[in-house]
Amino acid sequence: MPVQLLKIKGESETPLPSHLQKENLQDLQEGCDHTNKYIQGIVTLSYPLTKLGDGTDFFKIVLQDSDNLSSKINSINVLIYGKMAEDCARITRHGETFIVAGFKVIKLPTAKEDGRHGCHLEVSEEAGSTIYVSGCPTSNFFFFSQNAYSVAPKYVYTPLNHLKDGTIVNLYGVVKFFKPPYISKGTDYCSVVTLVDPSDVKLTCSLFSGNLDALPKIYKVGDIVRFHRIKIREYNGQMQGITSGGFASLTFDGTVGAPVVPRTSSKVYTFMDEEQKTVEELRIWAASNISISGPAAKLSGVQPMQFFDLTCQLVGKAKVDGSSFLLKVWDGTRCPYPTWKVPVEAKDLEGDKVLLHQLRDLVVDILVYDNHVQLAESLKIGSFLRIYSIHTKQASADNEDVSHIEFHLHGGTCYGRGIGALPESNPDVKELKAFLESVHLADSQNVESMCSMDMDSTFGNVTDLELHLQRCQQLSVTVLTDHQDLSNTELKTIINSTAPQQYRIRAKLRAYKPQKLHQSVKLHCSRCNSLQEVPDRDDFDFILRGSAGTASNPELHNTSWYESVTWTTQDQKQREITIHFVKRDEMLQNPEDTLLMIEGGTLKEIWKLSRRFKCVIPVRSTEDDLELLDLSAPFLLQGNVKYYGCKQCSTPKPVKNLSSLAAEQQTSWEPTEIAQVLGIELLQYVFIMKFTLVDETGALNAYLFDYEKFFQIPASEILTNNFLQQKMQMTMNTLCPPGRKLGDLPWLECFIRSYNVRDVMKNQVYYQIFDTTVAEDVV
DNA sequence: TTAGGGTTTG
Repeated sequence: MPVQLLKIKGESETPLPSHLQKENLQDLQEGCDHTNKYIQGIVTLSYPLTKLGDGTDFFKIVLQDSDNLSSKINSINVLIYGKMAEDCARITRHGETFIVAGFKVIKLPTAKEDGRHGCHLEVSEEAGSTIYVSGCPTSNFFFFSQNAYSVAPKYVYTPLNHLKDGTIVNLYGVVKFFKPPYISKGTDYCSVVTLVDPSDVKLTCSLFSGNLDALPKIYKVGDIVRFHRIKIREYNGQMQGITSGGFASLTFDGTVGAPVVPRTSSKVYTFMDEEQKTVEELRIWAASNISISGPAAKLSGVQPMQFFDLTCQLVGKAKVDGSSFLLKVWDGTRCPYPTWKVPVEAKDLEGDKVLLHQLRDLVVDILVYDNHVQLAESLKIGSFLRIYSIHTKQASADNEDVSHIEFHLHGGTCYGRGIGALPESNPDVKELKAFLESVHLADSQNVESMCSMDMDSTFGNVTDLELHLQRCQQLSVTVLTDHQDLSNTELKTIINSTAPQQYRIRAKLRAYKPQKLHQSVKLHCSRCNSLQEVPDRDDFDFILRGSAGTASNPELHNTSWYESVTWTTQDQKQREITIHFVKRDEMLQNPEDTLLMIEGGTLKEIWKLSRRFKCVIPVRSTEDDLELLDLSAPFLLQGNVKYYGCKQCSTPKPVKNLSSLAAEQQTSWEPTEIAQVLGIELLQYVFIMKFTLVDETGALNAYLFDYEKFFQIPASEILTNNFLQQKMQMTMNTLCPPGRKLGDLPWLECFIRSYNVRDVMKNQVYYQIFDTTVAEDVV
């Protein structure tokens, strides 16, 4: 039961607060102050509990003033909304006495002729109303209210593993993921919040409100929320929460030991010792069960190719174009790399120009896109922000010798991308403010030196970076994996020699291409030695859409080596999807060991399946067998990796050839084996880069052709693994630190081989790096 | 209604 009513025993004394005075119906008028008044009457009529258009519960009763039965106007309609409606409907009996306080008086458009008042009363928890109910006047009062001075209702909180479709519940949860409120495509702000609790069940809630303030004030993963009256629905086989009428929330800092102060926009809410205890217990549970180490960073600690959350102060903003907007922010620390400045018209720049100039070395430009623009425009200069999932990108302009770092807040909201304004009471803001003030204290002439000094003592990053670079200048950042007995050859000698030959060199990496590291990943066919770009997901999507028109052939369902399941999607498109689960040794396996073939799936569905199952092979039906799709699509997906076949060298064989592998007891579904039985020449992921190497005698370009050995990162995983991308970027920053002079670059020891490439016109010598790897303490 | 976390890269 969501509300447990308390029964107060009393004689003639009532539990009514002493400041409340009875109001006669005759004296009741719209527009008067009724804060300290109550209306008392007997329930003579009640209507069934209903829901309003917006889902709010609604309950209507008629109260008759029993003390003034003879007067002309002796009854009034009471309209009860939300949770209170539900509670009243459950306990109301005709003949009971109701006392209503904290009501709103609304005048009716037309006069009543049935003895009822020309106004009605509106009450709800949100309005701070209280209703006292008793079987007979002045004794045995039940009451429930949201006012602090009366005994509050006892809410029941449902654990996340006990949620049922179609119910409205109260719950507590620890925030596992959230999207800060953003402007939805409809009419409201939206915030998506995923909660967990000690039942280890996850609940994702879609919260909407036209009022930004009414959404939970979540600032961090690990915050604790209390939701009242959240509606539970089933969606895609999982429970989801969605705001219903009367939704209210409290948010608490999730840090163990921090003050338990709720963040809320509700003016009235219940919060007592028991609630405090719940929050403290959840904090302790979360401390060992939730990873709250979010990707936060100071500007002094940013790395290229990173996504991170930044707590900062807004010092300037400017319109850029229709789809992007510039925010100029600082956090008092200095980014160790050159940062970009987004060109904007002076007239479009809002903010204190003098301050912006003073802080020019500390302020960074963040370009926000698309859906974030509107919110960004509304931000006030001087406000404190947390910007979630900022992307640091390394780039170089045509007129720059060294690369710089760009900060982007890309469009969309995945990964919780967004902007949240933090109140000054936020502990992180307090800390930031104190730090910014200490920076401000410096003479504006000396801002730069002051900040460098602060950073050296306050933040380890810059000092660590310097030490790291010093180490790199002495030792080689790469090591040889073979031929250690060979002695070094100067680049000039190599350039003047004929190919083919092999050399050991000691050189510096002056430049490399591509700068966008993900562009270095290609697919290589070892049979025809061709290289090709990795198809993008649009190519795959296009092929899937093309094959969706081919209906699954029922005659190919349920064979001796696979079991088939077909269903139709519930959406408007009514797509048919067929999955063939391959059996092994005639038995179905656990999902993590299972190879499945899918017909009619979308990109997203296939991607999800590949997370859950060992292997996914997209297929389509022909008259007598299943066949692979076009080889521009991956023929096999395993975990994060998409495997492609060489169009030139593959001769696809019937899919039923897979049954031979399925019959083996020890099948581990190796991509090479699958490719082989399907007649596919497997393409391998490889890094291809051009290194410009220099020493005191000359410079040459050498190619790096690396599956895994040089970076110690498999090329097959880099495109789908952000962590590895960061790792690779950091490695490149060590080998070739951005913004440094040649003399300050570290040494690389490498093996290179020279080889001839002849075409009709001429012979050219190329160089390739081999038997070299990045030093262990660099990666 | 909106979004429905989960392939982030202008």
